[in-house]
Amino acid sequence: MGKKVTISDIARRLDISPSTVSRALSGKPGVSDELRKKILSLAEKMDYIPNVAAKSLKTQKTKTIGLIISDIRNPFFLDVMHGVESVLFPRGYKFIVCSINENLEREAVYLNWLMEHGVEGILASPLTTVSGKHNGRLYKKIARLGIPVVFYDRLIQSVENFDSVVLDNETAIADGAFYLTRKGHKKIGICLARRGLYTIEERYKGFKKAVELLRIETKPEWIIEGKHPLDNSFEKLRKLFNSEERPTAIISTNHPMTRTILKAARACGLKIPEDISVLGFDDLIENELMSPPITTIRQPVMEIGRIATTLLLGRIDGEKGKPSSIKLKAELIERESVKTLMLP
Amino acid sequence: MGKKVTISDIARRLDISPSTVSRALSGKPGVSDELRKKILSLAEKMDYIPNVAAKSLKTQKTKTIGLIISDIRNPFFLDVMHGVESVLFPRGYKFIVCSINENLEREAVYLNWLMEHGVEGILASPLTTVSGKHNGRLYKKIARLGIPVVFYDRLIQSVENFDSVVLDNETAIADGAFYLTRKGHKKIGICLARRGLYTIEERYKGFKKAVELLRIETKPEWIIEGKHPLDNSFEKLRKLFNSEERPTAIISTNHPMTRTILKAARACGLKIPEDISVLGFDDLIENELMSPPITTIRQPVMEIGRIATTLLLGRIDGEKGKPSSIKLKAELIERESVKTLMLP
DNA sequence: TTGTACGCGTTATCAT
DNA sequence: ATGATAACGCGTACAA
Repeated sequence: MGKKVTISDIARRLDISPSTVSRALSGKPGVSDELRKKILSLAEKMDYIPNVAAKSLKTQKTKTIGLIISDIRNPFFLDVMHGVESVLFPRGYKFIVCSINENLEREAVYLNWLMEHGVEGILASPLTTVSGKHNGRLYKKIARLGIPVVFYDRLIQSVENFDSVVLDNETAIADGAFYLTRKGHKKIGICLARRGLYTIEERYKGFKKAVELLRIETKPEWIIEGKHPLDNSFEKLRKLFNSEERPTAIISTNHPMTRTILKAARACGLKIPEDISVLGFDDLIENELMSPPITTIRQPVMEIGRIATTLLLGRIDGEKGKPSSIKLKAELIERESVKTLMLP
Repeated sequence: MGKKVTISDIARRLDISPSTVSRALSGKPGVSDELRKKILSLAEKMDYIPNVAAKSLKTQKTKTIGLIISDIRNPFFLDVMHGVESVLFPRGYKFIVCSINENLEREAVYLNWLMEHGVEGILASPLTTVSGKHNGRLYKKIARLGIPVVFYDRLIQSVENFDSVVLDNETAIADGAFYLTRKGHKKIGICLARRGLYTIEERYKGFKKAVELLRIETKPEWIIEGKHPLDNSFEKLRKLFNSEERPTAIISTNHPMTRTILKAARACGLKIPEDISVLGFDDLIENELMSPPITTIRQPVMEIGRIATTLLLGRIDGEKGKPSSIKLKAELIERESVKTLMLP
């Protein structure tokens, strides 16, 4: 278990001062080319490994950011991480993944850890509970400390002055409803993955607007809510699917919810799209491979990750402009899970 | 942008020495209860945030580990991360995600970053290329420096004395082949996601053994290889599926490959399982939702993550015993993508 | 119980 | 171009 080589070790071996070695290693001017070469090659040979802790104690730079995600089991975040990484890696930045599991306390714990760790910035998809609670104060504190925060996917309504990159959720769902009506559907339900969340509430807004605008029928029983997509919303869906008064089409609001809808339909022996049309939300490759392939609202997930990260690195680099609020458009991928009831 | 509060700031306000504050804050003995309380509450009020960089410069502890994964787009890693996190979080550890995208250089870059960063340990699923190249020397160097490494999912054959947690890959595939023969299949093909990888080579071994043992027919054309599951293996599969001489069943070796098989079958108009039986590998929830639901070899992915992490934390805590080589069993989930050709 | 003094590895400032 | 020195924030051996 060899001790780690330090700058001073190198300096000693070359009988020069540590500061010269430091300058040479970090590519700063003030060292003759000849000496620099000698230092670099010796460092290489001695297996010198810079010590980020020491460096960051001095420079406040850790080349690390924090990534707050809501639930690591949601495949949504694979694409987010992919986007994040694609801009981080070339810049030499790493990221710490924090899955808060839709739990305010965990979010707070992680945020504190990230501060202690000295991350240079935070990418967050913050939680808002049904009762409207959130960690807004903590986020503000972080910002006050000079650590840039960019919200992606979700944001906290009452917490302003933060950069954000989110989907145009209202339009996404409203467009979905329009699509369904063009296909002849007049009785449409929706499954709200989890009340309180920014995304879900926005999507719900979009749904209500569309319903009103299109003068479509909907009923309270057709609005399925569920804290955890996998427990009670499944039962509610079964009940709905088994009732006489079920809608002809149902809209999902995220991928786990789409799964639940498909499971419930199967459990009730309903054929898609013959017995019920399903409009998914989010797009896994599997959507294409199902029978029938699932028509779905696709978010530009990687883009969200990429743009949020770019914004964050900008702030880290010292950009001072006022916060950007970026909204991206969703895309409706038409496949075969929606039946055409009647041509327009 | 308020400057960060330090231990000395607190000490000054209370007119005591920084060391006392340090002791109080880190719960060490040697401070009167009364004073400790005062310190703690003031620290709270002043928004004191410990500085991990400074602390770790002294203690060598960063409460952070590195997680090397092969490709962040593979849903396999959602479960791995979930398992990892479930044991890390309660212990106050964070992790840095490094997706090497099946690229040796990226792996090396990340490993160096992790060393510089001062991670206390590394969880790695290392790459081995078709030509047998790998970063074994680098891993050994890391171990020599006293940073524990645990291999999970994959390992490097020639690099011994490392803890590892992998699947019993040979048995997994062999059992799959047995299952297929019990279902009456005598012509079986396999899709090797990427030659060189420990997992894939082991799975291939299991296949070859089973073929020999069972005296089953197989042909070189039935062994599909592909570097990237999504490019040429798709074409090869199409060709195979369109030929007269196709096998009656095909075995996948990871989830992305299963996707490709399903796509190719669809593109060729083959019905599963009527025209071709498919035995998947790995198990997404979606496998259950497909039509037909996919029969598959399921790895205990979360368990792999959990056990590997437990091992790693053990090493970090100083456990000195000789390396554990843990092999977990796969489970065959029978659904409906395999046709019964003939009852035994 | 509390305080003093030093060092962890690095960089920045100032001097040479 | 190079070197000496201080400082980053914290923990700890030792002294009081």
